[in-house]
Amino acid sequence: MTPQTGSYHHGDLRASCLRAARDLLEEDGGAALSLRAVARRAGVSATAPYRHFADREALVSAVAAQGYRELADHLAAAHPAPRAPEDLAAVAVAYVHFAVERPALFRVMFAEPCDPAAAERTAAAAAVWDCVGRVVRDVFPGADPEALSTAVWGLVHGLAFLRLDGKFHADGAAAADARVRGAVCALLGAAPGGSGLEAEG
Amino acid sequence: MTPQTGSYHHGDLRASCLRAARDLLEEDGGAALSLRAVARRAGVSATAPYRHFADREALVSAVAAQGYRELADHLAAAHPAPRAPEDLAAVAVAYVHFAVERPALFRVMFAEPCDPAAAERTAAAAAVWDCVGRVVRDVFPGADPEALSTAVWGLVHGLAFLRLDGKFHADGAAAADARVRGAVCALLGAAPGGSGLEAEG
DNA sequence: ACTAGAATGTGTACACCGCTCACATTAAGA
DNA sequence: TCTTAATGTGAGCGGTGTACACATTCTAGT
Repeated sequence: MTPQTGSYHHGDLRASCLRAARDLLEEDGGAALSLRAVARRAGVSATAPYRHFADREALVSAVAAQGYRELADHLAAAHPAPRAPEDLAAVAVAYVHFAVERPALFRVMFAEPCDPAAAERTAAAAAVWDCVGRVVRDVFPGADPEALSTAVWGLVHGLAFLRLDGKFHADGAAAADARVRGAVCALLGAAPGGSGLEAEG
Repeated sequence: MTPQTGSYHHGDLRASCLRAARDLLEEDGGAALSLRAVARRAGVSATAPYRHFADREALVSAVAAQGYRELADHLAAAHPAPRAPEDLAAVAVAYVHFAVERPALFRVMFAEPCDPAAAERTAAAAAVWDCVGRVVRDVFPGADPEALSTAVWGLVHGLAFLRLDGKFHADGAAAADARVRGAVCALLGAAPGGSGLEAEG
């Protein structure tokens, strides 16, 4: 079942295509993610990937699904048992880190709405949602989990996008992290240095 | 200076291209935005647009810049003089509405980081940022404007993306708006029905 | 072991795309 | 009017998605 070099059959072309797609994505950006380039990199004819992916969109969806799973793992690893708002901020920083370290993958993941027909992709995306919901419930047991999860995910996701668009990494990575942490803490009422928000309540 | 039908010179091909691009975007989605399709729709040869746009990227940037300007206007029109957190929530709803009503344009606007070389685009994007900052300063005069603007824009932008990805429009548009309003109010301490957040402080 | 059929990979072909270049047409200014 | 710059045309190159016919190999059932 391992790849066999030199033989007519590849061994595990599907996995090789995904691997090639990931490499292309990080090396040359999202525009370089073509089925032909993937086939070339996998050392196979241009049409061979069609045996494993219905079309380009299916390949992209599979890559995105992989990204969703990795993101969920990444978030779960950020804090073993989040309880305080600071813990949630740590998870938020991890979310943004994920985006910054795999910008092209992150953009692919959110470039288009999840096609309900792509079951693997929608399931993986749902796992991320569950992960966020779990953290929010742990940190704010008394709150409406649905509403607060929406708000928190929205906040974190938006921060990641703004960061990716170069909106606030002027002062280096550490400062950007602090900015994310500060934004989360400010909006969630646990500002470390005081955000001024309290003065308004 | 108005378009002349039948003549060799078009009159105002640049504007026609932008118009055609906008139409294509909303009719057939972002994938349909090709220079050749734009040229066809403008009734002109495939290479004519190159006299007005250096490459496809330049055309896309021009469309995005237009989108940024319209978004800024849209936000400014949402509330004449925002003072209370509820006013800010209204602006947030307007932001999300903009995204939902022009999904393809919105995605084009944020599909890639602003190229600093695209002056028109970066300027238009900065105008949106200024608009958000102004609203935040008006509503929370005592807060650190930079940090809070980041947080608010991130929240609103993330909510728009989640909405675009079909994360919470199950119960219709009105319910989705309420969800946005609720998220903003919850995080900004003006929850209309009580979010449970206060119980945690 | 043999063989039929299912999987999987190859090659060709077509339409579309971005983009370059030489050329045609027109508008504007000296 | 004549020159020149601006603007649009057409052919053409390499790349891309994908359909189709064909080749090769794996797997079962005999």
